Amino acid sequence: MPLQPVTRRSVPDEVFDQVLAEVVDGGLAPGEQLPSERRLAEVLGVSRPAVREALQRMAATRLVEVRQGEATTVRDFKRYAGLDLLPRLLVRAGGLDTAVARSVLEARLAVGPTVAALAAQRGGPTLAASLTDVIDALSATDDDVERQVHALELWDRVVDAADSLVFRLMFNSLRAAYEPALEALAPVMALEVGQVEAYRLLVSAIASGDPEVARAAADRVLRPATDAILGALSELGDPAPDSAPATRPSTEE
Amino acid sequence: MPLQPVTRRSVPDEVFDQVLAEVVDGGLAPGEQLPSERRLAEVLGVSRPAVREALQRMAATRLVEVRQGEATTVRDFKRYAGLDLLPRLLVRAGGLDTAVARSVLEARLAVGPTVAALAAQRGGPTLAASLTDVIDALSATDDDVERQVHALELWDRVVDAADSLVFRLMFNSLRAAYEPALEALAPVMALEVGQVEAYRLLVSAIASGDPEVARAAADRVLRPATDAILGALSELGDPAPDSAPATRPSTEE
DNA sequence: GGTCGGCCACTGGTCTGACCACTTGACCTC
DNA sequence: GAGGTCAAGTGGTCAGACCAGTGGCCGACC
Repeated sequence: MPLQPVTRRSVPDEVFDQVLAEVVDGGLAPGEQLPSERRLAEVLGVSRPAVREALQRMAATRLVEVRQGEATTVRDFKRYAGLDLLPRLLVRAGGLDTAVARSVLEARLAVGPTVAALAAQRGGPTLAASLTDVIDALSATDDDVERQVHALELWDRVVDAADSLVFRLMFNSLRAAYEPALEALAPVMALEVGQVEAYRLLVSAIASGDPEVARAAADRVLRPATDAILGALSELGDPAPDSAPATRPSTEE
Repeated sequence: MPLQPVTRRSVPDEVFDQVLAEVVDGGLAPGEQLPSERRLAEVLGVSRPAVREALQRMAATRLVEVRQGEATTVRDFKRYAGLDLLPRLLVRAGGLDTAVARSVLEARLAVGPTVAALAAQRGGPTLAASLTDVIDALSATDDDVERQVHALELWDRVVDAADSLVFRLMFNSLRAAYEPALEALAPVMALEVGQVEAYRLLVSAIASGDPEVARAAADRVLRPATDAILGALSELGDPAPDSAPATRPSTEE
């Protein structure tokens, strides 16, 4: 058995994860009150500052509301949480949440082409060479994990060229959700990262400066794998994804 | 002078904001080391736990990297920060950052129609009535702030109907950036939230169930104001937004 | 002379216990 | 019954201590 680096999780991290799991998995419904900091500290066997740090992080993520003199209450995370929560929601209770994964793919397919279009519009003269370098590295390997890393790097540079902070931050959030699962996803993503030619077309489309051509090229890169995985997901326990009734988050406060 | 509710900012909040400002406004470059917690506490005149709480929040936002035994170092927020940082970047140094505002508009215009298309595809039978209620409320007022609130509520329900968690979280993040400035934006957004007819068309397009019709209708709602504001922004001190060279974030680590 | 080892100073990590500030609700007075 | 008062419980903050890693200095050994 190969030696593994020991993972040291800090006490506040541990507390944060536990409370988060309670909130996200429904053990604590929106509007419910958390135990007091002192009580939580006692129950979890840690000091109050540790609990406090975790709760403050929960509050910063808008998952709970804490007011001095009152009990801390749970908020509706579906209504208030930001995109930074995505990594925590994608892998819930050990496994991948298929509904969330579907959603990530949809978002990727919607946003990617737009970013490519913006990059085509705004990319400087050195962009093409920069992107080509990455493609060359991508085509030089047969390993699907490495290919994913290069594909990510390609998108990273495209997002930079798009020069739009919101898309940059979206990309960062999505990457933060994606990277931890990179190895596990190698088989499913192999289809996409293997299409070296599609990537080359995307790069030349962006270099051409025509936004619509770039948009179409990006779509051609992303769509095959997206459709394939969405198809596989909808067979797998997601019986009728296209008619799922939307449940409104409760209108707390 | 009307009485205002007193705002109580907690000490860690204050510390967080100060350190954040240093990082975001470039006072502390990526890779640089922060003073030690003890030193910061001394300089700022607060206790170490307060500093600690702020730094932990910085770490949770991936703005700094803290390792036991070593100094805390600044990370490149453009490369690592998630969409939750948007509100802090939109209003920097007191004023609205026009480049960021432009970016928000672009993202809105790109994502909104897609969300509308998904909503058309997946909305249940009760969706149309729910949306019409909001439109009725929207058309019943002349106040631009109220109209914005109703327009937000409309999009909120559309996003729900789209039934895609990533878009939901994106919307939450964007709303968190948008809501604080709602009153200040009333004049510029008046153009958009005044188009009651365009909203009604959007609702019936979504109700029709045809994704592409809904996409087009959403575009018609969002585009006029987007173009108008982008035009105004590009005149205002943003000389050549379409040829701005993208600066790559440093490739730390 | 070079290298290994331990020591030491510094970092963040955690805890304890105390006190302050605020909210609530019960109780008591008028 | 309406009003004020007060006690209990909550989060907010602090001081000080000790634990646990990291890195560099420096002496002892080869």
